[in-house]
Amino acid sequence: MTGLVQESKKRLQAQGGRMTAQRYLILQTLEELCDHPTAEELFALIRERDATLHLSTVYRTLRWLEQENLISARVFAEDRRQERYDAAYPIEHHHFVCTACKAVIEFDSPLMEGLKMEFEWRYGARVENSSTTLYGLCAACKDKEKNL
Amino acid sequence: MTGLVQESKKRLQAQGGRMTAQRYLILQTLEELCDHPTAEELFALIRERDATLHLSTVYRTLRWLEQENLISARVFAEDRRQERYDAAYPIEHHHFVCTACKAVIEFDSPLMEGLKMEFEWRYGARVENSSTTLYGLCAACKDKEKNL
DNA sequence: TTGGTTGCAAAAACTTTGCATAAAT
DNA sequence: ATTTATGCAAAGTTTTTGCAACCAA
Repeated sequence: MTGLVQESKKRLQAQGGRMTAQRYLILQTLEELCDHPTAEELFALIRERDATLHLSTVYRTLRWLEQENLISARVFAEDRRQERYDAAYPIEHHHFVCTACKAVIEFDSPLMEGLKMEFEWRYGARVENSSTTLYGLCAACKDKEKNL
Repeated sequence: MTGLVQESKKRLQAQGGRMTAQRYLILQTLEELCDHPTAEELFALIRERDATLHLSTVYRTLRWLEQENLISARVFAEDRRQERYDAAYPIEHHHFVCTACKAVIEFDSPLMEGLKMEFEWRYGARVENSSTTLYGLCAACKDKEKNL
């Protein structure tokens, strides 16, 4: 898959949407960012380049992207209320959040597929999606703790 | 571990707290409920028995319980913003949410332990906690879909 | 030119907080 | 008698929406 900007352009075209300067900035920023920003964080970042951008536009774009399955939103236990957006493409992956430094590590594991299959088998259900978040101390913070 | 009411009573005693009628109702309802209610849902339910109860009291009690590790809160992707409270004791377990009928099934699997260990090993981290939610169709809704 | 988009302001949705009063110990 | 907890109202936080002006196609 190509970048977020390219893909969005294509889809906008297909559905009679428009590539505005604002959308472009949001998409670009999201694409560059190797992070899981909240809407506010994203907004603050882009604001430096376009002082007229409005927060509601950020939200609207984020929702559109989510609906298009180009990003996904999740709430980490840390920040109770704010959603964080996953710039990455929707190749299913999961997250580890360091409770000390707040770093987020993305990961995937075949065990997750196993988990889904096991559930389907045990409950006769169909699992279409999954989201797991691990919480703990990253390597660096774990070491720091040891040297107290 | 004993029930939520008993355990709470014990802890309140230990820390100079008080078992009020409101708390009692909330705890009892939470204990009986095999569900993952939102604060509002819980409130509505108890309201039938005590018309004077205030929503803020529900929130306060819920927060206290969470702090005491007697319940845990999570946001399912379904209802964007509301937290759902896990009446169950904090034996780690995970959730499946049916995207059709919204039923929630709790489950656990040794694979989750494996996942955590694998992550620790790969990243040198320490995993203390985890939360996974599976989304899909429960057996009943899967069947219903087939008969369309 | 036209219909999708934006900025703005206002509302909505959810949760928390300050304070006077009520109630548990 | 104390001191914690409650009800109430008001504020806080995060996200959504209606609408006139604007701008990409």
